[in-house]
Amino acid sequence: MRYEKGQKTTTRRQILETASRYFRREGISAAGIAGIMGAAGLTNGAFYTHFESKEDLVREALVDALRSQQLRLEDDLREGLNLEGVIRGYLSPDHLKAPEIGCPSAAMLPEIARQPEPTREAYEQGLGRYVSLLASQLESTDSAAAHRRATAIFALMVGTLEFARAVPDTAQAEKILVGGIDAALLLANARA
Amino acid sequence: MRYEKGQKTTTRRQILETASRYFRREGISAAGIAGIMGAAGLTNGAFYTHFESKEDLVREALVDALRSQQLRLEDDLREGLNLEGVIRGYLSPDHLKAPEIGCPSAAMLPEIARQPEPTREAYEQGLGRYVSLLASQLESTDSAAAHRRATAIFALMVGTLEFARAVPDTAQAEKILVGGIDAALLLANARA
DNA sequence: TGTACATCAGTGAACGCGCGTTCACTGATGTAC
DNA sequence: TGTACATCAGTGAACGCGCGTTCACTGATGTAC
Repeated sequence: MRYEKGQKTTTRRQILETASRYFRREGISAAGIAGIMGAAGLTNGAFYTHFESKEDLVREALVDALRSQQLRLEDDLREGLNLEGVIRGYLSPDHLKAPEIGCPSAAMLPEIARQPEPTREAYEQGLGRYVSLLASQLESTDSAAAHRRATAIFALMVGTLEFARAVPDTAQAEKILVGGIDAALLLANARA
Repeated sequence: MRYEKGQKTTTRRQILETASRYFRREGISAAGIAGIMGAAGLTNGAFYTHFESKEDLVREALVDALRSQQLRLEDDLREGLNLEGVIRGYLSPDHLKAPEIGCPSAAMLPEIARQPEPTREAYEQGLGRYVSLLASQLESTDSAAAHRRATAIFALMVGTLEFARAVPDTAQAEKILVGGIDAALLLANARA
């Protein structure tokens, strides 16, 4: 059959969003093409009309997830959320429970470090943009110092969420989140 | 052949140490039994005289890596290293470059969160012991508060190392490490 | 002391399975005349 | 306006390969007599 104009673009988006969720939920190397395509409502053969390889998909899906995260943060800030609110949202039980639609860094960071260079470059850019946006929320005259501080705050947020997700005891996980919030706020409010 | 007494224990240790390095370097799901056994100087069939399953190996290798990390920290502290020294060592270029012999959390955390409950329980215990040891280095009258603070400091260290490993630009990685050190020290010295 | 046998850590081929990838084919719609 | 053909997103079987796991077998050494 010949499909409506724009069909291919729509399908590509569908695959990308499904893949992006799968990679965060199962891990990059554990998530398979056939599983992703099936969940996207297609058969595995169709994959290669949209992407060159799994590596290609991984990079694109990561870029997509990073962009979504960026856009969500921009929206939140536009609606008046301050840095404390961002931190509390990130280190919330809701985010803990939903890795597949959450922060790509918290779900995949060590695996990203093992990806080929183009993927890591895409990650570096996405991370830089996100951290810059966080830095803009810090009170600081020195923008380089603010960027450095924002990087550390985000690292604390990511590490804290990873800890909380790894421990099986939910009460323990909750404590970890709360301690992370306190420390992140301390870093956000301390003078550089 | 019948082997010398203690041979089986020695071999088991050899497999465990090889596996522990492989899981940190390749990731848990990407590292295979045959590869690990080959690197340990054995054939794949021998695996099941030592472990019940890959899941079993993962848990044991993780416990082993966590214990090594704990012992190394205890040694460092015994030799007079203070918390600042621990932080600087953790966020050093040497540690950045050698994930296979480095911190298991920084190499595997999101994957640990996806492991079966017994593995995650073992992780929770190892993490708790390590954080307690870090907490003992904080000046604080309230030990619960010190534990909370130490958890946050360690989360910051882990997240920072993961970021630095993921970005392909080494100058950028270096900056991330330095920023992480500053922030970790700030958290270590701030009053709870 | 010498010999026959039991032990059991390790071998290596094979199992079924799912991986990433390829490819001949399908068939509804757009286009040409 | 009606018909023949070109297009191309998607199908689904098949490729070689490596996965985790199983198992009949090996053979050097310890033990029994």
